Amino acid sequence: MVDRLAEIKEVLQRAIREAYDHEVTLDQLVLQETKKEFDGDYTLVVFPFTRALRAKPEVIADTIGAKAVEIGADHLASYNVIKGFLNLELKPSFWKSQLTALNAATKVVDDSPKGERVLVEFSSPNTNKPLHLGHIRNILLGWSTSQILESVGYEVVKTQVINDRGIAICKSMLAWQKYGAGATPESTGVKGDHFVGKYYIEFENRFKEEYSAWQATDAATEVYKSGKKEEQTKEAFFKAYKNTYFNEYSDLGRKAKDMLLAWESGDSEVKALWSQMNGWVYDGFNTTYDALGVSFDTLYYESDTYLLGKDLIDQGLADESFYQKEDGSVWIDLTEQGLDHKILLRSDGTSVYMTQDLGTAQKRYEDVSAKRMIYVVADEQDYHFQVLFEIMKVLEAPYADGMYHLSYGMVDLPSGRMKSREGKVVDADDLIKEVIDEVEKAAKERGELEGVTQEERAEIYRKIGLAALKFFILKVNPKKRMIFNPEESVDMQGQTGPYIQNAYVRIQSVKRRLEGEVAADTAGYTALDPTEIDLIKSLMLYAEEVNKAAENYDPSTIANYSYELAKKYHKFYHDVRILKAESESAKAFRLMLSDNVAKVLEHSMNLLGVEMPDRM
RNA sequence: GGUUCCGUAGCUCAGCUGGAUAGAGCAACUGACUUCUAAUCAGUAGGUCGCAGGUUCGAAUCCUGCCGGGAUCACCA
Repeated sequence: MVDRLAEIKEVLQRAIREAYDHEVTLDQLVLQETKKEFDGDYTLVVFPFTRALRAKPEVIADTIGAKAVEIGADHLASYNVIKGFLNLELKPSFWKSQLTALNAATKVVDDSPKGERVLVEFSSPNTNKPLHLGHIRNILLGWSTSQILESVGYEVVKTQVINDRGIAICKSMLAWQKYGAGATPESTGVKGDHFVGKYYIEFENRFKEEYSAWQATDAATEVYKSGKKEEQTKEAFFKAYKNTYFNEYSDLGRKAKDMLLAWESGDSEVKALWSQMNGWVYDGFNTTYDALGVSFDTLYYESDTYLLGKDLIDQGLADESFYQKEDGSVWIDLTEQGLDHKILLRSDGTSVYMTQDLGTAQKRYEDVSAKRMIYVVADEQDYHFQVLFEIMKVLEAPYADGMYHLSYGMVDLPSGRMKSREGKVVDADDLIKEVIDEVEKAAKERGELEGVTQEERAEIYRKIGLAALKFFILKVNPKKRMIFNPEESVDMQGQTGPYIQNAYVRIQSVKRRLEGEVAADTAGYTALDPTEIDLIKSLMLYAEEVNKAAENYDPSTIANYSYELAKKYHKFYHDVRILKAESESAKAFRLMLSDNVAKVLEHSMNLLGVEMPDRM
């Protein structure tokens, strides 16, 4: 990565050498943008050098400043010192050379292949219900992180583990079998994942009825009397007892469990039903993924992976990384790592979640030979991944050090936590439709977009709506729990996706109106506007910003950068004329500047999965 | 209770590998469209950066303790 300020830093380095006979590395020279209440472009903080140079900060700053302006006269215009801060003002030639260099580059970010493969896992839904807002945050983070990594030269493999087996899908299957009367997504016109989700809810409701009825029986009263803790009300007792009831008394529970057992033993009828219902769900999921503009390179199904990992258990037992209890269960002692003892295999020899994840990691490594694996999973699983990664280190897996849990906070509604049981869930499909509808409504009120076909309009609304939604979610640092206000998510003013698109659209509009030849040369233009310098400063930062986002797996860095750049462009657009510039060279310069802003805006928004419209 | 994440303006968030008088947006109020798209721009108002110590020339940022909130600590996934 090129340090765009290297030239200036070298001048400062030389200045210190010549004035004080002292060597500093370029890294030691901290140049920051000068705060706007002071004069200058960049500021060198000289406090760190007071000890080595044995002088007061003001004196050092003054000495370095004078020397630097002398040495770097071609770019440095002047300097001023306030306390220990050396403010440097640069000449127009510097800014113009920077812009020219950026303009000449074929890529806004160096994406030359690193020769390293990274696997990113995200989404990974259960197949018993449709995707919701929580999945959206997951998907957008995973997709954006993948784009970012790709943009700096990694070969990214996007994947998900589809949790297609287990008791949950069996509940849907059973309910459909009992109450579905042969209905299908086609016959009802209901999207497949919603269709199957409906039967999951049907099951839960029927089970609730059954449970309530049972609570009135003598048998239930007996259970309550013998099992209750002191002072526990009947209501509280039965609330806590629900799982035990499901497992030990419930007729529906037994049938669902029987179905799971039948599935596990390979019963062909059950398997056929299972394939059919999951097929409906996948159709539904794919529609949602398409709507969000995301896709995957490979897929893993839990039904294929849930038995994996046992050979790793054997390996761990053989080299005594793990130990076996008398009952046959297998454990690992991670107390040395500050964690706990963790079970890896049940006493009956069956897998737990961890077993599966160990095996899946190994399989993926064999499949795609990625030494870095990123798991985009909510922060409720922090501990699980901490343990998983430690186990991999104990087993000395070659990819152990490259495993990373991109942990993100849950999404809350203004009314509190989303609760699927209470129906307080924001459905993904509904949300996507809503933001696009909202955009359409707003656009009609504004009455823009004349001379654009219906299809083109729909496409523009779609791009804007998704921009609003995606930006709203991605601008927040992943680690933070976020509050999702549906009303604010469709805002199109201020710090929003559409605001950024609007800056881009303005540039496209200017270009459309451009007539005749543009001067090839910008040499005659030297009285740069402050807004122009501001824009160039931002453009110079972009490549570094993307690399930072890639290192931290943090799309919010990009979102915030894009907003800043768009904001500066809007200001520039307001303050100066482009097509009616004061001179031909000024016009050429502004067009070049606009072009490069557009390039970076498009690139950066693309990293967030946001498409740019040409008009709006 | 142990571990861990979070706490910045009324609200939503930046800033956190230490630097100057802590920034945006929304909401409120005021102003700017015969001028390249006003989904814009400019202005007013809004803060004990959870609290208390410590390190430092300098702390929202690093360390410790406390307070508040979330998550997690299953032979569940």
